[in-house]
Amino acid sequence: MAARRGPYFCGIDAAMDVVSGKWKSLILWELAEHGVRRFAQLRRGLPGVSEKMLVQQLRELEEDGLVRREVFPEVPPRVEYELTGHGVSLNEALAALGVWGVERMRRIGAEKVVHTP
Amino acid sequence: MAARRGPYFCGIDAAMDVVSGKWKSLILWELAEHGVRRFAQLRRGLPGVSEKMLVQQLRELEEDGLVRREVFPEVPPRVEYELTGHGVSLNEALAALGVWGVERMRRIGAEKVVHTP
DNA sequence: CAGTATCCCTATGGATACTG
DNA sequence: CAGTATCCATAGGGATACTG
Repeated sequence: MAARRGPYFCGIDAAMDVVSGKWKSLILWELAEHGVRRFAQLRRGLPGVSEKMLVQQLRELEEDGLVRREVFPEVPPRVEYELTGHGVSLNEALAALGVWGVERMRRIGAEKVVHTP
Repeated sequence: MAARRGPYFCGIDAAMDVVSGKWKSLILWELAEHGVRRFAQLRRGLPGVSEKMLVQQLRELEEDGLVRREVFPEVPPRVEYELTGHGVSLNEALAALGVWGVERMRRIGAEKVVHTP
């Protein structure tokens, strides 16, 4: 489900609401890194995601105004995704969390997901 | 369930893993604000949380090394919770997200949860 | 290529009652 | 006070097959 419209306890609550979902922060990250991405590119960038989940989370991000979706009426079909301004600023707000997470990975000796091309 | 030990895609992934759970970020916030809190105080600070959920999420935070739990062998029983160093630094990393969330609340006109004492 | 449409399982979370 | 113990509903997520 897309994020609710409140009520929220605080800003963290409101922010977590739109990023909660197994793949959302990773999609934001992917889009922030590459700019524009097509469906299949995102799929390859997120090893393990199913088509259903990818579509679903993209639609919710779109509904929450973080991602813009553009359909090109061609054959074969082409759809491009990119961050909106709000998506970009959310990603920037997530940066500190990313740094903390890297430190945690080091601390507990976590592995990184192997990117199988 | 407490956080896994990897593998993770990136730092965001690793960080989100320990904060995902409806009440976790709010518990961290509450503890950061007040320092030491007892069970019943946390319960009052999080309107709507059930005892089961509060216990569960506190235990998971403890297991992940973000919260320290101290039991005082008294009658009536007293248990105090406080952030560990890692909990404090995670909270600091969440600050930027909180700012973004407040801005989002303003944007969509979300209400704040009414704190019923 | 970029999705739908199903089916199905589990984790998450909520309500309530009870206890040392 | 600070929890357990149950029971239950739902949403999140996964696998697979099909389509314009």
